[in-house]
Amino acid sequence: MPGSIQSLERAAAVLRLLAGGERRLGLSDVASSLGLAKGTTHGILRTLQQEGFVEQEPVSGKYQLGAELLRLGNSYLDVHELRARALVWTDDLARSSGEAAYLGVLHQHGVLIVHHVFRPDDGRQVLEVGAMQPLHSTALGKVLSAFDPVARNEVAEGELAALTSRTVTGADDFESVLDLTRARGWGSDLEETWDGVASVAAPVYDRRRMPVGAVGLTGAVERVCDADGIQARLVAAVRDCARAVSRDLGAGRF
Amino acid sequence: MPGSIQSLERAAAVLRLLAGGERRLGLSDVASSLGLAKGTTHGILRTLQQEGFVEQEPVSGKYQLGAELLRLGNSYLDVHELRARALVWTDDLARSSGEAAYLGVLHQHGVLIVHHVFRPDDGRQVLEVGAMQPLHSTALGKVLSAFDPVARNEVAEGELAALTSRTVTGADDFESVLDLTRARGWGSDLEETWDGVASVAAPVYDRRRMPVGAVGLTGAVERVCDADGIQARLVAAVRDCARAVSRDLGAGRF
DNA sequence: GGCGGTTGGTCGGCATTGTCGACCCTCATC
DNA sequence: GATGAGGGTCGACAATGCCGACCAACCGCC
Repeated sequence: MPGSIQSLERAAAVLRLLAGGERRLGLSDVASSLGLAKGTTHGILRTLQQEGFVEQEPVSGKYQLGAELLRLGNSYLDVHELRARALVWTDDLARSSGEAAYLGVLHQHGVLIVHHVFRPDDGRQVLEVGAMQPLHSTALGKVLSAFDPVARNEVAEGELAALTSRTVTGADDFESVLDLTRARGWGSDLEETWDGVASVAAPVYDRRRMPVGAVGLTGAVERVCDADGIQARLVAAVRDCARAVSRDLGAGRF
Repeated sequence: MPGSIQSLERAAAVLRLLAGGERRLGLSDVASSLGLAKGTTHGILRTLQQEGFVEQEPVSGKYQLGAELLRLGNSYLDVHELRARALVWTDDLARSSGEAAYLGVLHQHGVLIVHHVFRPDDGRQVLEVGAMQPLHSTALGKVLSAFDPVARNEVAEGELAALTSRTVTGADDFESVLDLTRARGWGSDLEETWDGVASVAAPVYDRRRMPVGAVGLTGAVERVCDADGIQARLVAAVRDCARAVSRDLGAGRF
C-alpha cells in the first residue's frame, strides 16, 4: 500500500484524540499528545475548525469536536444499507420481546451500534447509536467474533478485560464460548458486561452469505432469563429477526 | 487568516460530497466532481478509508462514508454541554406536552438537531439527531435567526425556498416575522416546512447571555394548534423549558 | 507591579510531501 | 478479442505543509 497522506493521518489523530479525551483540549495539549510542533498542530486545527470538524471555545481557546461530524455521522446512517433493511424488523423485535433491540457492526476493535430501538415501556432511555461495545463480553460482540474472521482477529489481538465478575477473560475459555456460539448459531451475555444485564444476539448475512452484522436485544436479567438462561422465546425472536434481515439483504432462504 | 491545509480541505470536500450524493460514488465521479486528478483523489480516499472515515464496497469499488464518522459524531454529542444540560428538561417538555421535543443549534446555513425526544405515544418515529432543518421556515430556525446575529446573516445570504404553500419567501415579510419573534420571545411554524405540521420554539442562552441554541416541539397541526394558532399552554411549556436550560447553563434568572 | 511561566497564535525558510498525468490492469460489453 | 471505462499505481517535479523561533496576551506569584 503506497504512502498515505500525512496531514490527513494527523488530522484524524487529532479528531480521535478530541473524541477520546472527554473534555476540551488546548492547542499545547494536542501538540504534545501527538508529538507535533505547535505550528503544525495549529494549522491542522485551524483547517478542521474552518471545515466544521472542530469547534473552539471563544473564551478559553480550547478545542472540541465540531457539529459537522454529527451531520456526517447521520449521513452515514442514511446510506447504510444494512441499517435501512433492519429498521422495520428490529422494531418488530423490540415490540414482540418487550426489550431494547440493537443492530451492531464490527468497527475497529469493537461493536459499533448503528441502530437502537427503545424498550417499549417508556422509561427514560438514552440512545446508543454511535456508541461502541466490547467484542468479548457482549452478545453482539461474541456473535461477530464467532462468525466474522476479521472480528475474530481483532478480539484475539486485544485483551479480554474483566468488566464484571462474570466476564470470560481466559483465551481458551473464550475460544469455547465462540465454539458454542457457532454451534448453536446465537450468542449470549449473562452479566458479563454490565451487572444485572443480559443480552442475546444472532448474525446477519449479506447476499454473499458473509456475516455483516448482528442483531440482538438487551435487558434486565430478571426479565430476559429463566432458570435455564436466556428465555427460549427471546432466542427464537432474535434469530427470526436476524434471518428476516438477512433475507432482506438478499441472503436467500436458510 | 493564514493558509489552510489544502489536502485537508479537499478531504473535507470529499466527505461532504459523499454525504450529499445519496448513493455510493466511484473514484472517477469524485475526482471529476471536485476537479482533481484521479491520483490525487485516490490518495485522499485511500487515507480516509484507512482512518475509517470512508468505506469501499469490495465488489464495485465504490466509496461511501465510514463508520468512524458515526462514532465521532456520537462523541461530539457526549461533549456537547448544551445538550447535556437540556436532556432532562426536554424530556419533561415532551412528557408534559405530549409532542416530540427538539434541541437545535446553528450549523452552517441551517439548524442542526442535537437532541430529539420522541412523542410519548409509541408510534414508529425516526430519530432526527444529526439532521438539518432550514432556518427560514422552522420554529427553531426562526428563533435562531431572530436572536443570533450569525444565523441572521446566514439566512439573509441564502434564499427563502418555498417548502409549502405557506412558507414565507419574501425578504421583507421574513424580516417582519423575525421582528415578531423577537418581540414575543418565541417563534412558530404553521405548516411552513411540512404540510400538516406546526412547531414552536424559544431561545436558549449561555452564561454570557448569548443565544446558543433553541428548544421547541413539533407536532400535527390538529393537536398543536387551536383557533388562535399555537396553543398557549404549549408556548408556555416551551418557554419554560428554554428558561430552565438557560438557567442550567448559568444564564441566571430572567 | 514587575516577572517568570503559561497559553494561543504567527512567520519565513527549507525540504518533505502531496500533486499531477501518463500508464497499467481488470472487467464488462459488443 | 477488441474496446472502453473504471479503479489503481508510479515517478518526477515543485508546491506544499512542516518546523522551530518568535509574538502577544494572560495568570499567579513573589
